[in-house]
Amino acid sequence: MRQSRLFTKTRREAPADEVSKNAILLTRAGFINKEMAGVYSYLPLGWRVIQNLKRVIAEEMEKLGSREILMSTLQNKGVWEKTDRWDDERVDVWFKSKLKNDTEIGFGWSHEEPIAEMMKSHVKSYNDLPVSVHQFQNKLRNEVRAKSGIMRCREFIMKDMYFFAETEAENLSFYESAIAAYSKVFDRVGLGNITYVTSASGGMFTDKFSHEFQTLCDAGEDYIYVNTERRLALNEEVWNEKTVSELGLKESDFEKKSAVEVGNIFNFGTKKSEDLGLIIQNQSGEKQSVHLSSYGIGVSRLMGTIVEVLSDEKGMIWPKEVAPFRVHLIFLGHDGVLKELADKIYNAMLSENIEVLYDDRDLRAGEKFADADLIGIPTRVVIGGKTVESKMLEVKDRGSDDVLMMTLEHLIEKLNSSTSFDKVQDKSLGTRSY
RNA sequence: CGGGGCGUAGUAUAGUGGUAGUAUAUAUGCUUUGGGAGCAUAAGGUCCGAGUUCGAUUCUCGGCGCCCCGACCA
Repeated sequence: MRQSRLFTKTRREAPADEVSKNAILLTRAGFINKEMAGVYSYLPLGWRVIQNLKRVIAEEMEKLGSREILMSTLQNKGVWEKTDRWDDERVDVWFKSKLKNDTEIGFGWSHEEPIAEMMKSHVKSYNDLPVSVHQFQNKLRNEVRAKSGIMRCREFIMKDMYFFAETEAENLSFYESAIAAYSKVFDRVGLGNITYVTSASGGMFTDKFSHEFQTLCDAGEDYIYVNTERRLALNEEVWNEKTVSELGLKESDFEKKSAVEVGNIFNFGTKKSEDLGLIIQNQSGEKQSVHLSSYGIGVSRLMGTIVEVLSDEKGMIWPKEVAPFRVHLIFLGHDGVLKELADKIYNAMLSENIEVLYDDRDLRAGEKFADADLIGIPTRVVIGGKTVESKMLEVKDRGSDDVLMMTLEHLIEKLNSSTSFDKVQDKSLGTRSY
């Protein structure tokens, strides 16, 4: 994309109504636009990041055999009454409205009930199971207090996945696979080494339990107890002497740290299916309730978390899998011949399917560099009078001060190989706590 | 939902009971071109409503909106 055709503008100053690092940087760089408190729109650069996050997540979910769907935003009151979750006293984040004929409807803050209800039409027999579906959708929650930029919004983008199984064993086995898949997702988006699978409630031997994926981050709302060495983490809810000793550790082996909940997974057992009447016939012809588990990732919150964790005083530093573009090609000067060369290099990159943002604007070098640092595309390539005679490209990673000189062919080869210039090697997530 | 703070140009800010200023962004021209250049010109603003007052952007009240702390967050 030619930057001259990008309608968004960068800002030199932080918006007065934002305090959080993620909102300040994303707004200054033109990734997002605030519509009202807790409600943001995604502009071209920001939307590309969201799309990349969705792609990474979708790839890992599809490897689990899940199918992508899209449930409706408007929801049926009756479905939620079956599980006693329609009442505002029970669920305080409902947005509700009425049809012209006064029928009450809800705006989806979660989709467990509607999806289980929908599955009743399609799942009748053990032959229809197991099945997993996922979707990317805007969730609407009437939060009393939105805060922290895009970290806690009234409207936000979430991936939610639901797994339906005949047996508990199948359900638990999928739960395990999902943890591995989630870990892969957080590795790929650059948060692997600071994201912990965190025990949240229940235990392996209860019917219902959950885990959170918590990314260590000062801007986080949650506190978790972390044992870095064994990569164990416990939520405050399960932080007690009994749990700790079951792990063969002492309370002093853990450190209390603030973290952002980027993912959350639940095993519901058969409770929800019983309430909603999601019943199948098993092999011996008996009727039984379906085992259900659900798996969420806050996609927009994940974007905010990456900004919070990976940035410096100049701007954002995107990991290459989620960056809005892989390369930022910057043309300096106003020389026509040089410009033609830059155009040629731009087209060559396009034909190699390299995602490139081409700064072809007629601006001074300082402003272009400042914008490039702010936007944070992983690799910067400069075409200017200083380098043109050497027939080499000037290449620099956003996270480094080292400038490399290389040919276009060499650059393309580097970009296509898995060994890019990223110096930080993400560590894998540890195994789960218990 | 409790407590606190704040609404002045697209953005960021100053100031005043009596003609609202600066920076930046925008438009035009000239100069400039490897880390947010310079000069000139132009356009652009007091959140809404009521009250006090000869006169309110300023004071009072109400509304709307925004931020922070806490509570809340299946």
